[in-house]
Amino acid sequence: MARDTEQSRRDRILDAAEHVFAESGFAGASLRDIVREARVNLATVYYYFDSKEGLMEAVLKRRFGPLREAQLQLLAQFEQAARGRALPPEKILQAMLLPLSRLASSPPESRQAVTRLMGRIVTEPHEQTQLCLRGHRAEVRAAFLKAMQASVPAVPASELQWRMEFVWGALAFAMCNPRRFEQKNKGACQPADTSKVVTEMIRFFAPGFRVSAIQDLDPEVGMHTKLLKSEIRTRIPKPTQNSKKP
Amino acid sequence: MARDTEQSRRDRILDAAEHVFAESGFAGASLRDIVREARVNLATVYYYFDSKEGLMEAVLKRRFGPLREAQLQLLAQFEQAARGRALPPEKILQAMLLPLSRLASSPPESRQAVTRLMGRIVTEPHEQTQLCLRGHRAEVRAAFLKAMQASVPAVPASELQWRMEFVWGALAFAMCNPRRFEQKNKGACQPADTSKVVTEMIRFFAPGFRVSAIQDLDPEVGMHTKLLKSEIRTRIPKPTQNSKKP
DNA sequence: TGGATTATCAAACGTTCGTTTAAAACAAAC
DNA sequence: GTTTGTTTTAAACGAACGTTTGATAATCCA
Repeated sequence: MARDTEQSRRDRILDAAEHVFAESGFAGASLRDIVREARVNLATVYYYFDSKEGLMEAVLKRRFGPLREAQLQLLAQFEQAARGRALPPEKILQAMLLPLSRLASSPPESRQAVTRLMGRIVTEPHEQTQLCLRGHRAEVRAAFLKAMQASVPAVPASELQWRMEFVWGALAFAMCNPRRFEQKNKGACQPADTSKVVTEMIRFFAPGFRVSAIQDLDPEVGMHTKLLKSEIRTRIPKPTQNSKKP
Repeated sequence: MARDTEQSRRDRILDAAEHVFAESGFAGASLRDIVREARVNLATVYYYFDSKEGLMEAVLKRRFGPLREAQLQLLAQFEQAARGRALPPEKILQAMLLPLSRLASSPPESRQAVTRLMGRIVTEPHEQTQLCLRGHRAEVRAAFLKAMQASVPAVPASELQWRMEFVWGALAFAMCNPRRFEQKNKGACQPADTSKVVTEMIRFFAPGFRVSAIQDLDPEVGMHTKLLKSEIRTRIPKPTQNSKKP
């Protein structure tokens, strides 16, 4: 057993990998950058994680495992408190977003790495990483979709699934750029500030979940009929294909 | 002048690069993969684009340039038709999303590459690529924020900017996964189907833009006061740090 | 204490990467 | 047909990558 006075080497590697993966993505990150930041030898990564992909999976598991449990637990807690009545969309979104926002404000210095990792990972090109992430999210997605179906039974499930994907995508995008999330709770990063972000996100997204997918829009803003006529004739020009070299 | 019976080598490179970059991101894409798909010599890339980064910039310019102009033109067209009255959020979103959806449905076989490129690029770790994208989007962002401010003057601009970022992020995420966008307009990919996707997106997002950022929520679903009390005590456990190797 | 197990290390392996070079093929002008 | 400039090519360069190896140090159990 290695007994450093500080955290174990394995955890140092995970912290550094989380940071570098969040900053550069899977392909852009190099193990040599990671081990330099973790102050360990290059081979140590292979001793603990077998490969670069194994390291990424461990990084994801460390964050998405607890996150998943917190989300499911919070949702179950809300449903239990509702005593059989369906939860409003706001409450469902709250169960989804609050654990995320907590995760983003827990450790003082690695906070930025966690949020950026979340944002980066959802559009990560590397396939095995993508599969790993989907595995972690599948259970959560199913549970929240089911809750949302009970909450807004008038909207078909396929449409609700899309809308929840929108929320997830919007959140990931916002988290990806550190400045976006930081400047909201500028100054002290109190739990109150964090929950304020969540409050505003919920306020923005929740009304959309209530609108029926079938009913027609107000004619003033409706498009499905008017739009396809002559109203808009703005065509995107074909990409210019100049074959000249300056 | 090279006179192939087909498109020029420069355009073949751009098409292939768009595809490979969309599939693997900047760091994950290799020029050798690109030139193999484009059926040109490796050095041809450097003859036309100087470097890998130059190639990526050309790829972005070819798509985001026309997209930007279409969005701005459509917005201006709507504003002109409104004769001084502020546009409703639905109309503004429509001006933003319709050119995107057209771009996603124009070329029959490269459609998937375009949509995936859009989704991948917004969270691309490579910094120069990120800067290039931001440069293309800045003008559009400003114009649409201004329009949205006029549309919903009760909501502060900073909040509106956030909400528009949410829309952008949600869209990018949806476009990134090919199945997500394809299965909506399954079967024939008619313009009608595409505009249906846009209609549903607008219906989902528009109501959120109207809600004031200041007023309190319905107490049943409000959290800012109740939430921080004892209602939720679900804490995310610290990441498990087992230092054991199997 | 001594052998066995676990953990760490420096060094190297083979491959692939972005990039460069210098010459050949091509087109057009004189 | 020679010249001039543009386009295309094969081959190589050095660097960086993920991964492996084999030896060394540290720890544990008898």
